[in-house]
Amino acid sequence: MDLISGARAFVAVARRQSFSAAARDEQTTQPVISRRVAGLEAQLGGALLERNTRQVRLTALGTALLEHVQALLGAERSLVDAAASHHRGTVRLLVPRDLDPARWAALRLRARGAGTDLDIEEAGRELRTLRFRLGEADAAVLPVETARADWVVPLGLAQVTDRRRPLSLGALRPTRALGPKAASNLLVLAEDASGQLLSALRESAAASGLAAHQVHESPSVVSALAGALAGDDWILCTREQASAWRLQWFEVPELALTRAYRLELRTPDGRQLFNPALRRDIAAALGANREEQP
Amino acid sequence: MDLISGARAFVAVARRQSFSAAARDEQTTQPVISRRVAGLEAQLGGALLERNTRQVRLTALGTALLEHVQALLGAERSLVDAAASHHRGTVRLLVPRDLDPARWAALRLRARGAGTDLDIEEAGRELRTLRFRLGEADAAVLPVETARADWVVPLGLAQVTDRRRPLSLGALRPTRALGPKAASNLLVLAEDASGQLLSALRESAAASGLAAHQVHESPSVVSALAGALAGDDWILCTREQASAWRLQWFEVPELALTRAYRLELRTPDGRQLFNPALRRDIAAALGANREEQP
DNA sequence: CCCAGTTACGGGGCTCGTAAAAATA
DNA sequence: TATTTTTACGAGCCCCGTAACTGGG
Repeated sequence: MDLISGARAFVAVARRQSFSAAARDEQTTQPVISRRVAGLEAQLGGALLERNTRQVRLTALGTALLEHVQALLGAERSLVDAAASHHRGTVRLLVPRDLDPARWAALRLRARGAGTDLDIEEAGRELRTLRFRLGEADAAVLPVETARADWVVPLGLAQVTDRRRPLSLGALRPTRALGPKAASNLLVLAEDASGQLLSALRESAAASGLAAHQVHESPSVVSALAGALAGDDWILCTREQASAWRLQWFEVPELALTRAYRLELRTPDGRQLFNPALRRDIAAALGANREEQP
Repeated sequence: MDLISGARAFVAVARRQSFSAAARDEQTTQPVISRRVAGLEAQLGGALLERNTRQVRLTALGTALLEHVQALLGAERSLVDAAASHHRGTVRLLVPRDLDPARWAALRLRARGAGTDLDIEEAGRELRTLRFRLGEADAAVLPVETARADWVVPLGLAQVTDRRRPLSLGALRPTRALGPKAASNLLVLAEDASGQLLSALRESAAASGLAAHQVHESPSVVSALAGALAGDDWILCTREQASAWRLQWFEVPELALTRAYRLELRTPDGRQLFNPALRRDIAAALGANREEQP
């Protein structure tokens, strides 16, 4: 019995809660699904599904193993995808979310001009690191400590405001007149919400007299923008992001926070593809002024 | 053609650089290996191996895909292992390295007394997190921020010394009499070598007048102990580790560094296994004084 | 010419789809 | 009883091992 066929059948049945529906999904007949699942169960030494004629449910073993089986199918998909992309000469690059798509499109165009199909995919910080490690991409722009960075992007605070003077953290202090409801929050985007940055930020905030709850992670750009467009909250972001979102951006010297990125490559032969011109495009997309000198 | 059979054959040939040797390893005949590799190559759309009658070498595609194929086999192994351990009622726990093995043995014994076979495996900080996420263990003692921690272990500095007075960082300042060669180094073990801790430590060290190069990561406990036993270097470690290694341990108030751990569980039904008694054993193994109150 | 990998070939096992049986609400 | 899964069964395919073939050093 083919383990992978069994795995596909099992996952399909678990998803649809039905052998018949799974058979339709898998383009085969229902007895085949039944036998494949039975074969997988035999190999794993126990029932994965509890079948009544009315409903199908996962057993304890099935619950425990479902994600392992999905991981196996993920590894298979990853292998086949890698082979296909190698065949097409495609290089898969993982980049941060919430940056200017046009910049990434420009990067893709320049790579195509150099004869390479660069497949750019946006992903969150954690997922980018994980997926690159799992081999689902050939290259990734990953957060690193400043010393190892290829690009360093300064962060500031952005809001819709008519303020002209420089901004300092103290200006976000809650005032009695406004009341606790109207306190300005300092919103950290998912891309920056690492423990290290958050703790550093909370420390600076506390030193400037801000309350602990004023600094918090924003679940999405949309929710963050809601507060910033209303003139209530301040978003921690780059100058380019603020500009794209039509916000005023202020450097805050007390913060001195940055995003530090490095281009990580799976194989060393990607070095020739990512030449200085492409790296400048990446810098532009990230909002970095210049490339770091290693 | 079975993808996994092909994968096993390919990896075996790549390892042994020979179809015949791979056939012996895989307990089958050489033509079978040949066909399985050919089948995998057909599925992936290109040659993985370059065969001369004298030598076998990886092609570019083979090089690019080898680790993906190994990942696939790893996922299969992981699935089968998880099924087997579930069947035996085994719970697999990943714990930090370089702690007292006897403490972990005591934990294992207590779990066995409660009717559970607890399979304890030591692994480095990064690998522990990665392997737990990949589902290669049911539970893991992972580093987290202090606020979420189940256990917090204070760190101090240890060395062979006859010093009786309290230690301060300034005592490690290089003196002209000793010369640059004889400067005391502050060694950080792999378990603590996170960017966050290292940067905090370097900052404290600089504030006490230490040179930047005096703080560095130690590749292994053995190499760290060589310096500490000679009375030259100071190891950053817990009181229990210092005691096991026959070193004198000093709390350094200027540092206030800790290891903060949390027991992460794959399935919520592990909560009843890891009762307060087992958690106390884990605390003892980690060198924590007491369990944190969440 | 030798050695290692590939191809040929007959046998057997395994999986397939159709159809009938079984099981449960 | 009705619906869904399992089992039965013949057909065909695919994989296996043995043995002959091929090709490079």
